[in-house]
Amino acid sequence: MKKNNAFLDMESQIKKLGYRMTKPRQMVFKVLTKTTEHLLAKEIYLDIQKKHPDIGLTTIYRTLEILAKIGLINKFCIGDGQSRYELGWDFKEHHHHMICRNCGKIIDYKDFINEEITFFNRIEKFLSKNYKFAISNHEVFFYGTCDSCK
Amino acid sequence: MKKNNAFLDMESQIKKLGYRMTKPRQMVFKVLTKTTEHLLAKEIYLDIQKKHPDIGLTTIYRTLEILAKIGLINKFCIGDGQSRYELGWDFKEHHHHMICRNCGKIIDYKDFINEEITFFNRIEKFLSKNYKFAISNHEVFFYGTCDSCK
DNA sequence: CTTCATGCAAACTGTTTGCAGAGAC
DNA sequence: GTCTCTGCAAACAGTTTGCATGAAG
Repeated sequence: MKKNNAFLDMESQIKKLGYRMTKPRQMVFKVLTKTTEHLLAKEIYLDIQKKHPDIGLTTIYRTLEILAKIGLINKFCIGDGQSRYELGWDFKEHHHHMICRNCGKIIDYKDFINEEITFFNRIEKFLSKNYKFAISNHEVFFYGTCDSCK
Repeated sequence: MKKNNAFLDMESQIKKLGYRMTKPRQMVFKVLTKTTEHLLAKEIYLDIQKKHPDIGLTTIYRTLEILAKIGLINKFCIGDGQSRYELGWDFKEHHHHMICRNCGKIIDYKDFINEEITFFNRIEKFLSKNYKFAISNHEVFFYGTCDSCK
């Protein structure tokens, strides 16, 4: 997690790919650097609204799409029809998610990650070859019931 | 995979929980037993329409929700805002998914499953205890580019 | 000064809900 | 006969698009 130069990385990444650096893009990225949550587009929008009421929800969506395409952020879904966003893999330690089927709470965990990486590297190599599939990343979800919902 | 008695299982499962056995419910389940694909609600609807034009899309959604709650089918999403459905774990061998980020193609794989189960059982035990989380199942997704999209 | 990014309103899409009639048990 | 299930139409929510204006480089 190289948080110090996250913004520099972001700016150079954005410009390198021909995109322009604008306030909405800075803000969306900034919101995601300041939380460990997995935010909805609307939540990011509402947060930004507080200080920048001039930035619209449409722009948030367009920005999230670009940032996700570049890989600066991760987009994922837990099955409720909404997309959630978190900081990209380059800025956050490798981790996975536990999801409560009842309240939708998401818990990050990083336990066993080293073992997991070793194991998945082996699988990836095999799958890539056997299914002629170029694997870029993987995700693990555990589903169940969280403590307060039991 | 006990396909022979899948329908018996389904019927008893449904009735045991106080639901009624109806044609739409039979049909939805049947469509999913007859494919290895991961169908959208609309695809299931269109398939059923061919022989039963009287069954509506709303009913498909309501049926899918019930069957998923009971565990007769699995619901999952790959990030395009739509839900996909496949036969439940009891009727299908344990497997996971590779998803092409370009065309959305989904490939099932069952390789390394035994090793994986051993590994994940250990993780589950640890996570359950440490995060006070009752884990019911897990999912693994590999993302990348499929052969024909390369 | 050119080109890309933005905001607004309107469109779109998958899914859900209200309600009266039909069907399961 | 009771109570659940269904189909239809309408509502809903998240997301996307068209277009004229504004800002980045």
